Amino acid sequence: MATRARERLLDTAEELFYADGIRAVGLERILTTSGVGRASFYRHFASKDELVVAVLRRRDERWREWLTERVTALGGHPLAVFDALAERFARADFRGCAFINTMIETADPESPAHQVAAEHKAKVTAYVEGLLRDHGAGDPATTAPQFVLLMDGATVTALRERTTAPATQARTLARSLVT
Amino acid sequence: MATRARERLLDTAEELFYADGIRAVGLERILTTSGVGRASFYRHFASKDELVVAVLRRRDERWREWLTERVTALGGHPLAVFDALAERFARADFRGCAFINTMIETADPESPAHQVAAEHKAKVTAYVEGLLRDHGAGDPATTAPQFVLLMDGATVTALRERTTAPATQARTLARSLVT
DNA sequence: ACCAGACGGTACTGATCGGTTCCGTTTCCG
DNA sequence: CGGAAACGGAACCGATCAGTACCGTCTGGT
Repeated sequence: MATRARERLLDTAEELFYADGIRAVGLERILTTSGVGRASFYRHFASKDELVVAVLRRRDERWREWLTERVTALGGHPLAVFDALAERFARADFRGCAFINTMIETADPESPAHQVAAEHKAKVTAYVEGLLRDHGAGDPATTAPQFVLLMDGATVTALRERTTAPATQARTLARSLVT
Repeated sequence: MATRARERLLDTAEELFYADGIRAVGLERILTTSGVGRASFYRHFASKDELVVAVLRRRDERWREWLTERVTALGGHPLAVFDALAERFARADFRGCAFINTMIETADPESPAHQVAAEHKAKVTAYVEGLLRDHGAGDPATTAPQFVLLMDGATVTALRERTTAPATQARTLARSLVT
């Protein structure tokens, strides 16, 4: 059986944290929803904070895998990141960027959760920079952060408006950066 | 003495909510920090949620007053909103946009706090649209939301990086919209 | 000088928080 | 088939949550 309880905890926690926020979701709810016993939880994680970090680390990897996959499937052009975002915005359970949300919710920049979120953004920026470099864009090191700024702006706006329009708007703005 | 306790509660709550998040700040801390008695609090506000809404409403008005004042002082050009943001980002207590933070923290779109935050963004967008119209920009109704997307993107990025650079980056991107 | 209203402090409620402990069951593997 | 590890359930801990009730005090207006 390996550690099926652990997987269930990660799945349930990721879903609940993303939907309602980390602080808003108590252990009780995670346990009843996942069907994992309280003792079993503490056999896998030393604390709720450790669960949070584990959830974020896994989501970071999966999210970037997803982005790479979608961008590649859409042709590999840097601007395709905005088309990928549009797909994300359209999902019924879309609730913004889990890492932006985490950084805002856990105000303390020293907290492990906050740092995992910060690392996620750095890795996404590095990926975009690679896309720009492959595309032969001028000064990818300068352009990549601007792309990420547009991605984050679109994400926050989409969360507020609940439409995919911000992805198109951001893409339009990004076009001027990549000829 | 009018209602000095109420003012103190609003001041203290606004500061604590902005610094640590609404959910992270308990009534106890608001009361001890402000020096207001527990009973007095409930003489002014029916609940913590009501305090939250009152804080957000007041902050919305003051924030937009501040923005108009700064933009006017900086010449009244639409792009001046990004110079104003840069000033904001530089402050030691900068912790992003209180309204974005609120929408993310209180996930429920039906909640009063969430709606006050949404209204704030609508009012800011309307203000920017007015700036664009006064400046003779083409299609202000389309451009204003893009400006706000850039403002929000810059704000989120500045929160993450703790520099004023995102304001400049966003301003550069906005330049292409307003000739 | 008086009175009424606004006030701060304290003790309390029930609910929920994260975390610990024990106990009986289920499941996998040799 | 048997033992060991993983498991679910439940009772319990102290701390904290939002909210209520009662107290004595301070203050401003007449």
